[in-house]
Amino acid sequence: MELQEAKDKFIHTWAQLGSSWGINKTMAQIHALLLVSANSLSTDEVMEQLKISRGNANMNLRALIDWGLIYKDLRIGERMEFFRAEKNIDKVARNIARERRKREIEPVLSLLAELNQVEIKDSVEALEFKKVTKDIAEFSESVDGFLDKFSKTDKNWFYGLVMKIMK
Amino acid sequence: MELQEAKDKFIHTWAQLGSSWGINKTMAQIHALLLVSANSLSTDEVMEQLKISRGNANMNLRALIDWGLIYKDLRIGERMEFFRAEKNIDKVARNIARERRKREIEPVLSLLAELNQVEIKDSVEALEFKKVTKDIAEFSESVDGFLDKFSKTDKNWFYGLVMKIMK
DNA sequence: TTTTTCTTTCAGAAATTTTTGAAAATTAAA
DNA sequence: TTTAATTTTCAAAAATTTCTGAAAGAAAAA
Repeated sequence: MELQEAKDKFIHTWAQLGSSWGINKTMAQIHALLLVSANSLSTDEVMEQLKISRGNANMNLRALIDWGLIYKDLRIGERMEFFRAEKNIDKVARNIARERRKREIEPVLSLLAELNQVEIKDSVEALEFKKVTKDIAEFSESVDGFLDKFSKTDKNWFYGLVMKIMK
Repeated sequence: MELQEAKDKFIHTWAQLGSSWGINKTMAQIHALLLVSANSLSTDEVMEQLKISRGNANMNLRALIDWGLIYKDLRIGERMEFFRAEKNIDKVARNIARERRKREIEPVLSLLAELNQVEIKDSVEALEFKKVTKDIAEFSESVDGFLDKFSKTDKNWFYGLVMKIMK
């Protein structure tokens, strides 16, 4: 297989994975492209390789920077910006965990906290409601703690944990 | 706050959470509605409470059954079908983990396995490609093992783990 | 049987998300 | 300055996803 073919397959699969994770296709494609590039790429190179417009490339490159998945790589003497991916996969995973925790779990936790404070007059339905929301709150807090720890700690902790669990 | 208002807030938030998880809004809304209902509901009740069409309700109820998040609840003497949610939150989480592992991680692992078998003639780019795909494969296998264990084991294991990590 | 009740399907409509491309803004060089 | 190179923005277009509703299909009752 040619290197280009292998890269294309990788980009394609990564994009599919991204889609099922609320990350849009182009964003995942750019990420994949930069992950498997030995050197940093300019906006124009990204546009050309993925056949996408300038606006699209720019928007998703910025989003990737926000997520901490790529960096601007300024070359001295060059005016144009170049981008390189974070290649440390553990760090990539931690950054994604951090962003998703912030965007997804925190809003749920704050709603559940609010709902738990509320006075609702008792009834079978009200009791059921309270029980379910309490269970979800407890569970979410566990996950939140786990992700918090995961997103802040370094590589060895997760691997050690996984090994311990899987043996 | 009225119970109905609290329920509506919960349904709304759950739907938002679902959206960022590749689960569509209606599916998440129906799930939330059934989670906070003390008794099982018919398709017509779901349609009425969420103001959605029959087709939509039917489709998403079936999807929820596929995910193992709700069950058909046949009432003797009743012709119509009723649906109730799995209320054990740990089980809900395990079922979601199982489905997502199957749908998302497995395809990535099999692609990575395929790419690793491939002969690519050496070059800086080829070495970079091999390194990144190898790292991702290793990481994905860890996550896969973790989710596999998580989705098969019972409540106490995860809580014990979380407690150990967070202390 | 035939009729009635309920469930499923699916083509088209509606809603949402993503992408384009050209214009505006920014930044650096001349 | 002025000019040229590069990045950002955003309204409109395109693509994708979701939803509707009516018709067809199934299953039970009459």
